[in-house]
Amino acid sequence: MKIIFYPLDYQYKVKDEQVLIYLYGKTQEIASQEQKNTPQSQKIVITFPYQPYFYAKLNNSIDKGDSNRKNIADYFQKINIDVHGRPAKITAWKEVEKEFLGKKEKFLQIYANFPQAVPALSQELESKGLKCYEKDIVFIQRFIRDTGLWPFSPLEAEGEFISDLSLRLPLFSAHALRTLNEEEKLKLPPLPLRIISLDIETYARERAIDFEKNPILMIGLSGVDENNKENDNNEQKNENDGKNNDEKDNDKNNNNKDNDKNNNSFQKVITWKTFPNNLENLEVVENEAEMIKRFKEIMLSYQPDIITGYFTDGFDLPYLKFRADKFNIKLDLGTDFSELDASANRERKEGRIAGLLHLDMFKFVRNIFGRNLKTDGFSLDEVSFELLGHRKHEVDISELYSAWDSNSEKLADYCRYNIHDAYLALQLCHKLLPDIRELTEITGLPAFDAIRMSFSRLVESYILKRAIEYNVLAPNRPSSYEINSRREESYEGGFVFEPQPGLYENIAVFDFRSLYPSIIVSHNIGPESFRCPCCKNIKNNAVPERDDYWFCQKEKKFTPLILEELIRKRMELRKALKIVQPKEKALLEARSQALKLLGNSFYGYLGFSGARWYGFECARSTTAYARNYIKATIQKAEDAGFKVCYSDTDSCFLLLGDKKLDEALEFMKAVNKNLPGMMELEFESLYPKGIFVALKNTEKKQSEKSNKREEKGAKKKYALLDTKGQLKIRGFETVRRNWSPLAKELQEKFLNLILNGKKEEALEYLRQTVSLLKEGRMPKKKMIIKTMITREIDEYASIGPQVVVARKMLERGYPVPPGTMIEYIIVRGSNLVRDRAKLVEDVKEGEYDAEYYLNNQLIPAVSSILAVLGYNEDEIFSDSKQTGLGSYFK
DNA sequence: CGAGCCCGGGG
DNA sequence: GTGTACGGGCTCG
Repeated sequence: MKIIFYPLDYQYKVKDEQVLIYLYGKTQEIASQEQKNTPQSQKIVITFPYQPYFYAKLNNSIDKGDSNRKNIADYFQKINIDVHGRPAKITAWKEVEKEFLGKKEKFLQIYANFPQAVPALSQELESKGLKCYEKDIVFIQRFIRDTGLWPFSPLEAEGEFISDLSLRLPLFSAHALRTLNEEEKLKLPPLPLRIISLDIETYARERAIDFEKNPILMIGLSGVDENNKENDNNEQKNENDGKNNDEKDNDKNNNNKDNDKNNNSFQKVITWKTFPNNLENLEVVENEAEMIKRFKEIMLSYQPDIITGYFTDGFDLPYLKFRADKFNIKLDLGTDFSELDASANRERKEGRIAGLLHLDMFKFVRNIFGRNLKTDGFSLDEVSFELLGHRKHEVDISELYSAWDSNSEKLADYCRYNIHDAYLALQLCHKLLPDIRELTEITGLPAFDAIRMSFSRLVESYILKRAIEYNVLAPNRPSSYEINSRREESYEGGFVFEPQPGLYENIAVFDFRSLYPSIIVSHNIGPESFRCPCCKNIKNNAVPERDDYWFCQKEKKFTPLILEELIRKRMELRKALKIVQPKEKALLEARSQALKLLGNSFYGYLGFSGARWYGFECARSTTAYARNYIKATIQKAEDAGFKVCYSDTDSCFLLLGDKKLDEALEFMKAVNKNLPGMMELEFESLYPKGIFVALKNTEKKQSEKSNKREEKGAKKKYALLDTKGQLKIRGFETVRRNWSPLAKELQEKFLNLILNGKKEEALEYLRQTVSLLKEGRMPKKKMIIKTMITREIDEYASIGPQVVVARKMLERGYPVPPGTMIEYIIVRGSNLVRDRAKLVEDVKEGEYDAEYYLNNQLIPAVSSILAVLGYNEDEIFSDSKQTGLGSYFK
């Protein structure tokens, strides 16, 4: 029997001495007559046997003569290592030729009887002097790359349905799998996915998030079935929305309510308290335990393909798991009846449900998509606003507990808020799914892994995937010792033109399109081409400022070559994008985006200390070329009579002065005439006004330091006036939880006033805050600093303020296990901060150290904003730093 | 100044 | 799961 199947999630299991890949996903259409009884587009499981393997270097002593081969055979057959009670054995091996760092060599490909046997076997072989490779490739990832069976991509499976009571879904045992070709794929209708989004609200007095003490109050769920045209219409509307608009929001909620009747799209909030309301989607149950049981029921009956949410990895799922455990409820949502695997205490916070693809949209945005966003923070509110044009509901979440305690009708607002959050996460998932799909296809990773990975690992996955096509063997991951020694080395980063502080007019901004990738490709920079013997004596081939570095000019090498292919593919896409139908456009746009992100990360990967294809000299050469190009460009601009006011790595800010924009564009054309390969200078935009502020000393040091290791350095601090006359402020860090409420409040209000153009009011507010602080009139509640204890108190090597306070708490008999939030206030005195840290209950009103709070809390909270506005923070605060109240504030 | 440690998101 | 993020900022030593 043959079926068409879309894999979504992957797993492997060892059953009866056989390694089976479990592909969880959907059948789409019936491929043959026989299985007419199987419903269309049904969730099923496919199993397929696959054998783990790794490589070993075939050294001379083994390669010589039959006797050695026999010795090796005897040795391999004899190996039997116990791994968690299972004997690890070599089941087969063969000789293969592979390219390793540019050279063809012979290796042994060695098969193991189960995946966890690989590290044990390779360790054994290495102890006998055989160097091993590809011994730590995640087995599922290996399977996907080898077979090309990417998630979301249809495959044809040959086999039969068999009965397996250990699974919640029908099981298809496959003996052959193949990907469909493009022609076959086109014949298939799009895969309809059913997605459910989850959001919980919890009891939290004073911002305390405490899994043990605080119950879950409500669970918001929002589901969508993509096989529903009404929803597609909604989506269209959504894209045209633009800014926040509550009416449209309500529209959509109503539509979804209507959808409820005809299909599987729905919105629901479950809670366990009765209060006055007119909510249609509310379901009230007896208590928290019943609520969790109901959640489980809904999950099992709705049968989603994907579960999503915002920070569900680190909050919602671990919280649910913890509370379920507390009530002895089994959250066995897994397709194989396994329990939800989620914990907030583990090193790696991930929520897994076997066979159900969990996409935490926060992880995807923070790790990957955030590069495309303007926002600094990655809160649901900020991200939804930028991507969907909708904000979270305006509700004071810190008052939820009191509304709960008083059975207030306000709880209805919190229910709406809850469901809206789930809805926003669902829409984010819906909107970003094409991007996720493209990313998984390019990198050959399961979607679960792809969205949770750093850029360097994504690049590495892409290289590993292409390595199969090019018969390239992957270098090993560096040891932690090697990583540390790599981190010791540093090199010069991009060139930064230090701006003259001041206000400028008519700034024409130009930048090199994908500067680093284009340099790598144009100069064939890669570990395989570095200092090739064949190009040693070629003239003018040395790297700028480095006459001992050169790269091969005769042959395109693996890493720069696959980067070039990535870029070319994208260029073709950009061309195609101009002529395709709007329907296809979104997908191609996502593909182009994914290609761009990966391409731009190649440089960072070469300099990444954990990289398999590490290329310190490559990364160093890339920035050296870049500095050379941008400096030459600045020189040319000045020769053409423009003044350059700023430049950073790949950009060049020209002051038009009395010249026309056309003249600047002419300059650009002249530059482009002399650039090699795929390098190109582009016109970015014209800004009528812009403010440049000198970096503070400490910041300058920091950014120089970080530039050495990063691809582009941190996001810049700047202020630009756009055509609508609005000031855009970027690059100041948001306040974190180990800051006092005082600092948080100040930053929030101050920023708000400034952004609304109320500069005088903002400064007045700042003045008043400082006065209150100095006079000791700030309530102590606002001075509390919170820090979490992450280990046993004795284990601290460095005694910070939170450790001192934790010790005091221990003395008083308070339990202080890891995870405890320590709350303290800094009081007056002349010693170290930690000696002045007091337990909140020991502090009298007005006892706090105003100077500490001014210098360490207030000033840092607003200084970057002041700086961007052209105020010198030293000027404003200097007197108050020394004498108390600054003259400015009198 | 280097090393050590915590933060993000979530309520 | 053929595993353990990461870069920035503060504080101590």
